[in-house]
Amino acid sequence: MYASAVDRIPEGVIERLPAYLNILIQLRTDGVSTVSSARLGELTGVNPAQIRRDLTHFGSFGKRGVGYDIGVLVERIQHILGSDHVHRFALVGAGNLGSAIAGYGGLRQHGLMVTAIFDNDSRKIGARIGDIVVQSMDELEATLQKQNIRIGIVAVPPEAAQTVTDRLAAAGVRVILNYTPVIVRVPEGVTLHNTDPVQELLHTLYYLSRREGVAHV
Amino acid sequence: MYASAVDRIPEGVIERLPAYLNILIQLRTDGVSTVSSARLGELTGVNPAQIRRDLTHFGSFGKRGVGYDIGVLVERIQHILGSDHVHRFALVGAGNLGSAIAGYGGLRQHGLMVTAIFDNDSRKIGARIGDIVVQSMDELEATLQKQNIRIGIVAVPPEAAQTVTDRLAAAGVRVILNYTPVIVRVPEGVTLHNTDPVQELLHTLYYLSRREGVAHV
DNA sequence: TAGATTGTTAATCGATTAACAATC
DNA sequence: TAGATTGTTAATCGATTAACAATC
Repeated sequence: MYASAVDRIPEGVIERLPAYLNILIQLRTDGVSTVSSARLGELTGVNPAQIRRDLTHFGSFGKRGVGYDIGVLVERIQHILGSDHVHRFALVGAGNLGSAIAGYGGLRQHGLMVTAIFDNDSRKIGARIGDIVVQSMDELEATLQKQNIRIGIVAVPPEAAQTVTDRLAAAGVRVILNYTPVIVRVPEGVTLHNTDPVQELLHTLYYLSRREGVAHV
Repeated sequence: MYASAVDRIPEGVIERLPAYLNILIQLRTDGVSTVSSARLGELTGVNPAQIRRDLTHFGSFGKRGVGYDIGVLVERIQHILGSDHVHRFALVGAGNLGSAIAGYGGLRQHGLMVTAIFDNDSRKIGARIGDIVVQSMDELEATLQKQNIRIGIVAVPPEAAQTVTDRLAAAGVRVILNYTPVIVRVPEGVTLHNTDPVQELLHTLYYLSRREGVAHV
């Protein structure tokens, strides 16, 4: 089979690709040029057979007896994920969480750029976070359209989550990352990803009481 | 079978419990007293059969023909997760991300309390985040021991991640949440949970190019 | 060639879902 | 009693892993 004969790729595969990419980029920085699935498995904690199987969903990128050329594999994964070109995204909520996201180092490397930040707190509007000036919520639709933004991050207080989500979706955003604990609804055709830090914390508590050894979660 | 005949609980189950809890608490706040697996499934996006099956791992908490008493179920899940009592935790890194975590509203409700914050930036040491005074890294071991802290959150720059992790583990921390993109190693008996915001962003990019409809991730 | 490691098939494992008898 | 919904078993589905022939 040859590349991009993409059938139905399991969620799990897509979730692991960024982990591979992360390690591969590190290796490349260290000057390593080739890696075997065994070694990559060691570094990511993923079974080598699974790594090979994951990759075959998209083609065959390795050399038998040799391994994978890191440069090639990085490019391929970036292409699969779409991180081989720039993505602008909008951040709603300029609080601590929003600032943390906007200031995150690793973004650039993956072509991810916050190019618009919105807040409804007049003390924040006009301030800068990095290079970006915080705009009023009133400008959300216009700015998103002008910049043709497809990705939105919701980092607002819970009570505003659904409203903000609705506005982002209506303004043409296709992927929404929800950093609030609220279960928000999105229209058909919009991909929603929820990250609730508290829920993550909670679930790890379980391993505190029952100490069934190491659980790398 | 009766409660806590706990065999081997699948990861997935433990990950879904906080989601159930979240909704159940909301329902309770709204004054609802009973919920069926069907309704809970609607609200969480989880298959009702799965909810019932998940719960039977821990006992049988419902009434046939009626559903689940929300108060009872909340208590049971809190007990399973261990969020029925207070957990102190330590936060290393008092930047934006750290501040966001420490300031998170929903924590209290689940008995989660940041009681120690550390940073090595002298401009931050002595400052307050909420009620907590930021301490020097030098005090980490002593404070952790004094407070008997079991959970640590790593929200420092990548280059410090492994060192901080090592120190937390050595100081008796049993659960470590790593908010850096670095793959850190933990000793036997320590549970590690990684959350890399950038990796999450990356994996959602995939759904931007291929628009295979709605993927609630 | 001998050794290594992929790509891929087949076997295993586990998790999800459907179905339904038990029972409130 | 009739209706609803659980708890649980059995069927399905999919993902993980092992194994190995292909081949660098």
